[in-house]
Amino acid sequence: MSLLKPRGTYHHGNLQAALIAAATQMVRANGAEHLSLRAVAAEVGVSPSAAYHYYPDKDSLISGVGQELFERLADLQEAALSQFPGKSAKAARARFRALGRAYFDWASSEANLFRLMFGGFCSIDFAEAQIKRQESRAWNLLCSCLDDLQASGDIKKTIRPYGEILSWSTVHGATALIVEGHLPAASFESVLDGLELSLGIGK
Amino acid sequence: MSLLKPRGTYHHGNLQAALIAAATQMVRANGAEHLSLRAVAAEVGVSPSAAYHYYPDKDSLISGVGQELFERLADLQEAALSQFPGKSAKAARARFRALGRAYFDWASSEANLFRLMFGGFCSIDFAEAQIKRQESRAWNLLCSCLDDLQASGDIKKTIRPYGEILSWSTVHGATALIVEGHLPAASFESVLDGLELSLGIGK
DNA sequence: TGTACATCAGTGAACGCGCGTTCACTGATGTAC
DNA sequence: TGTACATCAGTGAACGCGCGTTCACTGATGTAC
Repeated sequence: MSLLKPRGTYHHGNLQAALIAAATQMVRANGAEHLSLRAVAAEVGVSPSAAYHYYPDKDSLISGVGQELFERLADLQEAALSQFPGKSAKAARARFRALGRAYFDWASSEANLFRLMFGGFCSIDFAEAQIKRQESRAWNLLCSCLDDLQASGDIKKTIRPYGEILSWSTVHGATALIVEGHLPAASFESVLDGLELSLGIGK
Repeated sequence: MSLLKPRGTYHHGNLQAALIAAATQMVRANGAEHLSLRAVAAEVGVSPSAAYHYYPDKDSLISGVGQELFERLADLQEAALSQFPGKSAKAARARFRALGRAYFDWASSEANLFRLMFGGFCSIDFAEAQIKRQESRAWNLLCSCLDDLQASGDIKKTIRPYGEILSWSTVHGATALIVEGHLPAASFESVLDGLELSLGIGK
């Protein structure tokens, strides 16, 4: 599936996917605030108006990019989890850490994409839909990770009910602060240490 | 100090401050990504080129806005703290909560300004300068708040070293997620509850 | 006190640009008979 | 199997716009003598 429309053809064949892919690359390089619909169309080799067959306006295109990025991030987290299989307490704890680290690593290496996802560029309706599926993939991964810790008695009981919300907020917060230069990068590991300690994980 | 240049005058008198004030209002209303230098100048009643006497380009103007916002946020937090004076454990704990709530309340009511501060719109140099003064005002407020808790034996000793970084990350993370619609607003109080519980505050 | 002059803080016209979106259109595709 | 035709997926020109920045300039200010 090429991005550029083949020369001399009229129909692209996969224009919607190509638009998203090109837009993603351009956001990755320049930031969402500098994305231009015309430039995306040009990159794909199509006239600007062609995009309007798939998205009513530029903002929807951006939301489309966001939607795909959330899927990709979940893929990444799934992959991170699968590196530490098994029922042992040790494995469960490793998964918890891996989950946080995957989030941070992705954000660090793709700051512009991270900003697009969490920086208010996606329409609020879309974000709210994300919540409602906060039975979403990523959320569920975290839940089951904490369930595993609980199963091996490896997380403080009184705190368990706050587990998801605390972990998510803390990891996201540290990540965002570091990515934007408000905390030094080295502090991320300390945050994970502190988070585990405070949740009573691994002790 | 009026923003609009008085009719029939040539020198504004306080152009720099007026530019920042006008830019802040426009970001507040439309978001930093839609700020226009020309519009700011027009709002102030001055020609676009006048701004270049104070800022080398538009991005520096935006960073200037950010700089002032950080000061304002610290003011706000200071005010929140001062509502619960005293050396009692109860007061210390109230201060801790007030600090988090002030952060969240500000961000909720000023989403666009919050984004400007933490969404990658300020130049990275500026953000790094902020870190180095992470002996900055807001950071120091948090430190002394935790010191007070420690003094009354109201925070788990082993966790104390992570206190600042954990509290900041968690509160910022929850705030950012809620502001962008990725978590329901109601969950902020739960996050504070969970944070206190996990730090061993108030028990 | 008065005056020359350097400096400061603005003006306003212009450059050159790319943008999002609309619109009437046309080439390609596939389906019904 | 062949053909008419509806539908789909593009084109490309145009609209109207506001943008950031530069430049030569001028009005106002204040300081040195």
